Amino acid sequence: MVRPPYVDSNGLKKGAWSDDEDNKLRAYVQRYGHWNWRLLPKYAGLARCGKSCRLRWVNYLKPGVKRGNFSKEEEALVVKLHNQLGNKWSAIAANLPGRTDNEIKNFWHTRIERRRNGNPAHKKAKGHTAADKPSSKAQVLTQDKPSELTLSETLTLNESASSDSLINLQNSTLSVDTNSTSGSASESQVDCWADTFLGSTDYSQEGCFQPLPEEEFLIHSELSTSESSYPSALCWNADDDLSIMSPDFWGGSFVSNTSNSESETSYISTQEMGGFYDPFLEYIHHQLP
DNA sequence: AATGTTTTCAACCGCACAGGA
DNA sequence: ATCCTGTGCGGTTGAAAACAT
Repeated sequence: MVRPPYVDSNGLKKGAWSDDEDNKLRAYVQRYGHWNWRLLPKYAGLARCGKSCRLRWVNYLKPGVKRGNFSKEEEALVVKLHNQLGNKWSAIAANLPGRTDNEIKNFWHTRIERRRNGNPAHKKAKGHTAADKPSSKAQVLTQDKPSELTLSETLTLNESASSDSLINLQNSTLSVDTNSTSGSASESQVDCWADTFLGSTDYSQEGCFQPLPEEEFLIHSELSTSESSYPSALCWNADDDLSIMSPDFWGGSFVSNTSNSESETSYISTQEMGGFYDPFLEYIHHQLP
């Protein structure tokens, strides 16, 4: 997935690095350090520009650089930090040991943002097209359902944690119903919502998904805890994709209902939540008996 | 199996900034 | 104050890999 090597008009090699080049750069930097990136390639015997050497070292050869899939914790941290810092990849990377800004940037663009745009890979298989992208007024940060982490692992509400269990969120309280599809009274109520918004979306917006009636949006604003970094809202759409929404993404599409919250109730079925590992859920889990 | 499409990610590019002359 | 150089950052590219048809 790399440009093939070539030599530009200045005689500098570009494109993919060979093992020999990697070895030369690694050996030189480990022995002498990178005292001057511009001059380094000359002394290291590389026909590369200094920038290319630096990039290769920082993103690939530097000891401790972590490669491969992001863990759940890392992904949650990236989302959290991006909410706080925006596209400050280097600042975000500083909080993820072993991860480079470039890798985080790639991760964001290929996984997180793509989901936010409502166009994860699997949607193609479900018949979605580019036209399904949410409009800028209703951007959602959509999480797929990672198969390797189940709801029961996340919440451990009970051993079965059946896919039909319900988590009800009602006005300013959180109630968890572990009685499967019965819809009976909740077993516990956690007053963890500082302010609850129940979604009312203009689905005529291009790319908006019309939720099923029983899958109306659940939205809450900030948790009442001091952790302002929690995602500001959770919702899902008719395509079974759970989403995080931050106020930045609301864009006026959602209508606050806090002043008239007497009857509206939203819930997330645990079937939809399977594998969702957001810190928000961690918080819920923390609050449960 | 062949072909087309999408996703991934290493690498490049241009710009901004800091520090020194 | 201005210019120059080196470095770092963020956006973008493009070919390979993965996936779908």
